[in-house]
Amino acid sequence: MATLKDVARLAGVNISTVSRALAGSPSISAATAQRVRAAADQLGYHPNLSARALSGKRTGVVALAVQDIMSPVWALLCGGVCDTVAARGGTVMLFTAQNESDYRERVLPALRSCGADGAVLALLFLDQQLQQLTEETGIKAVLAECRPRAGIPSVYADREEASYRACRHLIDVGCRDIALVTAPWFDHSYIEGCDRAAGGEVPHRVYSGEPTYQAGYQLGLALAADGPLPQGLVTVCDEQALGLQHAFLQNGVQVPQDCSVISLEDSMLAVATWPQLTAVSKPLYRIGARAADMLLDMLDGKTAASQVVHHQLTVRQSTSLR
Amino acid sequence: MATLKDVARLAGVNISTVSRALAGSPSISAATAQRVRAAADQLGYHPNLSARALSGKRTGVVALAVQDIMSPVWALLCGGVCDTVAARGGTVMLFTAQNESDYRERVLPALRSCGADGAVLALLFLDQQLQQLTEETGIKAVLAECRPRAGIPSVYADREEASYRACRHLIDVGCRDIALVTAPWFDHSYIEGCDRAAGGEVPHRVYSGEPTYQAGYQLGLALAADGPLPQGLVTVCDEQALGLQHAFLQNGVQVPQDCSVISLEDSMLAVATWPQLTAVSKPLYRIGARAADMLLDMLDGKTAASQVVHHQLTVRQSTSLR
DNA sequence: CTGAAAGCGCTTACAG
DNA sequence: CTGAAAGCGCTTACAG
Repeated sequence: MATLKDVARLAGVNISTVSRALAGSPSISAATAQRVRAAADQLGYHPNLSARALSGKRTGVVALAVQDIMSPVWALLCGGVCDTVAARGGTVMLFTAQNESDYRERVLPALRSCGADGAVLALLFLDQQLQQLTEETGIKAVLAECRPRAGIPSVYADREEASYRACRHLIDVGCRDIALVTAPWFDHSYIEGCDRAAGGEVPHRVYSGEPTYQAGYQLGLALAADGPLPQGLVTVCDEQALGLQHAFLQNGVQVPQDCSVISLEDSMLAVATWPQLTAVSKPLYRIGARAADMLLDMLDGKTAASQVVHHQLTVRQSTSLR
Repeated sequence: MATLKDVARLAGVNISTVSRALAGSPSISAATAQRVRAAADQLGYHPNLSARALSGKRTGVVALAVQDIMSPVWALLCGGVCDTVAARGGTVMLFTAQNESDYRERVLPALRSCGADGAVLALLFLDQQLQQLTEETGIKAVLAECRPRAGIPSVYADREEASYRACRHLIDVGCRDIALVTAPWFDHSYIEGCDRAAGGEVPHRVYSGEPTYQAGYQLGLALAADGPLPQGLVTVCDEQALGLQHAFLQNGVQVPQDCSVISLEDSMLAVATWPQLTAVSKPLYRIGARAADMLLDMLDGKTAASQVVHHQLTVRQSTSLR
């Protein structure tokens, strides 16, 4: 591991000159800058990040805290953050926090002492503790996939819009009778979006259902047997939609001819089922990417404001014009 | 951010005493150790990892390099690493490298200068470059999910065994005629495992198929139409199995009555399809966890040897006794 | 334009 | 058992 000292010796200058030359300081003559760079290349010099952090400079390290990388949802967000940070020359330090106390006792201390320049937080359970992070430690942070809080800017998608767009799509393809599968104890925004899309003109109802395959399957059986079958169905997740589809398939209800189905998720399940699911989805990768960009911009001294990211509609085979 | 100096002042001792007391050095009197800890608690002291790294001590940071966190497969492995490292008091620094040049130019330099104690590498494309990492930089590393190379120990699952166990399961439930869907340009181990399980007694054949839904679907259509339908089918991934199932479902072939299907993956697709897929899967989470444990053990000075992790069979509804 | 020196926060021989 | 000092590798006022 070559250090500044090694480069300095080889280039025949002082280490401070090397430091300046490599940092691109204008106060270094072209000739020495050239010589220093050559020496650095020859030795394969790379700055020691710990030393740089210690002397108060940026390290290029961005801390990323998520609840669970194993979930495809969060994994996508992480991907967006990683790619963006990498593209801008940095690296990501990953923290997972399951809950508030885990965060407070393990992650927060690490966050402040790890030498990161800033943090992207994708932790839905955080609230009060956010103050601590930014106020006590002065770490710059942005939130991802949750509304701005505690004065920290965030990048997120709006749930009401998701439901609105899905219902709108069903109405656009001719459904005159739609249903939303959700649970009242979930975010109420889903129901609001549905109401807004229906606009008092299209009959719509809400079925209670957990976000599981089982719940979708049971509802599908019940609808196939006793009806009334809506012309269009919105599910809050792909599993529900799959359950519905399978129940329908087994009972002679055709998707999308008899009933169009649209999901508010868009995981790998959506394309691996038959018919493939039309879906309205949060652009999680983009949310991660934008959050990272916002953080890096803040670190560059730019001011940042929260951003609402829009959902995208992907039309596949489970919905069609009737 | 309280530092050692702050704690020292509050406790009325020298910073070296604080450092020793907090490190649990036996050469510190119980009384001062007690006083120092109290002061540290009161100030909410947490050591600065950069400073610690700079003075040559362990930082508790483990570098993890993967090809793609967005894939559920790698995400599971990352989860195993993160949870294990966290449980042992450390944190993970995440790097993603798409390919060899990306690794060499961006990741390797970062790996050596980021202050990590060691690295878990889950990069299938690595080979020659491994020498560099360990020899030039002296970083301790373990490989995950690939065979040991360049003298670096690894934790991995054996593909031949996966195929063997899947075929064995089919034979055990009474299939007297099995087929494997794979491609000759994939790892040949799959075919070898099948051969070994069949043992010259059970007729078996190999169908060429990309690891996609489409490939499975097309094969399913062909088998349903023209046969001969094997009694048991092994697919190298869930997508293939899903495609097969759908083609069968549409053409009156019943799974598992007419044909048992087993997959060599076990993603979320396996449980979200109908019938749910029986699968032989790599314990990726465990591979990550074991790799992390192995690395941390090596850092503790223990010697480590490569480990082969065994696949697990999860019997669901797509196979049954005939 | 360049160098000598101090400082970031920690650890650890070296004295006492 | 405890302190004063040097050192890890970098950055940046301060001189010249």
